[in-house]
Amino acid sequence: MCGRFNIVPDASALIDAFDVLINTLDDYQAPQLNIPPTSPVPIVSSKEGVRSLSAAHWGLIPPWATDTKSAFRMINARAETIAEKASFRVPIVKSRCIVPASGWYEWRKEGDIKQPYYFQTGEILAFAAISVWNKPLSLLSCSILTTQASASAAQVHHRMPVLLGAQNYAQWLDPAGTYTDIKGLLKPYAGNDLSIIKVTTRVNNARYKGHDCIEAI
DNA sequence: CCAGACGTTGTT
DNA sequence: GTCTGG
DNA sequence: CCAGACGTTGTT
DNA sequence: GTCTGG
Repeated sequence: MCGRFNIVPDASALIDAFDVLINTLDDYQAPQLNIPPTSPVPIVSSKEGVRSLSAAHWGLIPPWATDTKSAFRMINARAETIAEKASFRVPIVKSRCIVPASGWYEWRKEGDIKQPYYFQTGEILAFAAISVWNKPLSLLSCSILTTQASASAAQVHHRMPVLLGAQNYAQWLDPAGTYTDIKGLLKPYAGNDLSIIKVTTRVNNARYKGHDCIEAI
């Protein structure tokens, strides 16, 4: 799955990486080394061919919800069933977006401890995501798609976020695309450059933001 | 037509 | 918002 | 995702 | 056990 991630680059680097024209992020401070669910996260979206960078609450809040309590269950959306779920089937067609990241964390229970591992490629990553505007709360929220882990990632955990290649950003973000058009993008990462390192259990506490969150131990 | 229900993943 | 039931 | 908090009445 | 906060 993807229940914690990070973003190292600053806003201008994200704008460059995703060809963003409109930036509505305020108080974004880089790096964000330990981002938990329910945080505001940057998302890239596209409207009439113009890409925007904006903030969204991580954890999808359906249009009909009147509070944010449901969000913690919807931090991820399974790619395999996304087209069938009541909360997801509209946004997967109408409001796809990208959550930029440098890497993400997964945990594995080793004896009595919850051991975190950090996953990255060294490049800026694009998590496939969907967003929803909730009118009662005036809140934009998002959910990160997950899929089966690639062989190397599966050593730690059997699910992973869907990563988009730069050549597919435009297709993914195009609001005119149908589900059939984009479902081929929802595959486990096929690259051979995924690095997985064991990191300090200090990462477990979401308050901890030290630089060793991304250093091997 | 209106009323009323409807969220989800991953873990063990 | 969207679907189902009445 | 993980960590950490979470108790209540009645009486003075 | 369950909910909230980060």
